[in-house]
Amino acid sequence: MSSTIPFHETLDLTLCGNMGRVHRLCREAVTLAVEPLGLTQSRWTAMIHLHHLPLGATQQALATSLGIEMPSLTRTIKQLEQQNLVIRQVDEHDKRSKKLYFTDEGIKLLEHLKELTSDIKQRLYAGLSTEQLDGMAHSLVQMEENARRCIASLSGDK
Amino acid sequence: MSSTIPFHETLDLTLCGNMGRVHRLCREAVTLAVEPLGLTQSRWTAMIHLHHLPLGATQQALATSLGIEMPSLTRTIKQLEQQNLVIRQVDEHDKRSKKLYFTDEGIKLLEHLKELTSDIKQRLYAGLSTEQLDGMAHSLVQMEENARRCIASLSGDK
DNA sequence: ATTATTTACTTAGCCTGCTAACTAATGCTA
DNA sequence: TAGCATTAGTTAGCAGGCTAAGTAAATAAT
Repeated sequence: MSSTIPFHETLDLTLCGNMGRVHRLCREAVTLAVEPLGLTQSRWTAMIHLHHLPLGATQQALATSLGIEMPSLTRTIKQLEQQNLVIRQVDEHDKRSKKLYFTDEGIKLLEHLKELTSDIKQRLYAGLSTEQLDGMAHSLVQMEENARRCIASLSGDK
Repeated sequence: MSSTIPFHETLDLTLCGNMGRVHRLCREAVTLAVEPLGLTQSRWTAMIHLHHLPLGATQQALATSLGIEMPSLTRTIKQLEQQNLVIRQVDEHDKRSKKLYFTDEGIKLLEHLKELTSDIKQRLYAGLSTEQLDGMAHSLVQMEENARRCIASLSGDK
């Protein structure tokens, strides 16, 4: 809440900064809640998203679901593999891509993860109506589109 | 309120992830727009916030305005000082703290910064009403409060 | 069929958040 | 006044985004 700054000049950018901070705080809260599982933010996030993709999703599919770039995911997947929670398996039909599967241990951990996150999600949204949540989700979509357009016009610049 | 539409298991956390992504995209767009000035995201953000604080603000005051921790700011300020845009000056009344001032060069750059960011801010908000923006800002404040409460109860845990 | 382009993934390394642990100055308290 | 706690700033190093550049496989074009 650092809005001592007058509206006209910086509201937009302040709002942008606020989003980043709220994002960090929320993920920190969840990470603390699932601490007994020994997962960092990027790892529990990847586990949850993978869980909601069809079996044998590729890394590309998971990266898209997470909204991050491939190299960011590569690191996280490597860690999850080292923790013996997921395995990577080359797709025989397209040897470039690797399919992701949970190990038995991963499936077990996922159950704990769901238990541990269920009530913190409600606490993060306390005091917010469905309308407010929907409105925010919608505004975020619009802003993402705007930002991507800006980036395209500024970098694909001739 | 029991809604008829079942809340998707991960909507909350997905929304959190979306905030992070939109934040990254917006700051990327602005950084591209101000590229000729040779500033990274943390540096232009610090310049703008410092500009809106009373003259001679301390690093602590700036960190609070930015919503980041001191060590994060220390690095950025050091870079701005090396770029000869700001100077640090020990406060004679409290020798622990350091007051921040723009150099002449910093003031000049600030003007360019304002010019370069003015229209991108509007483009980032295209298609969003004042009500939507206010709603989002308000929701963010609520979520920040919620998250901080969660973190406090989970980490200050006995 | 050979070559060029695209795609999935990896590696290396930058940027910017963070915590932990330290110093030095200030302020409180016994 | 002496000693303890707090506060401003720093340093060191981790976490997790990113881009750039490279490899190997698949696809398109010539």
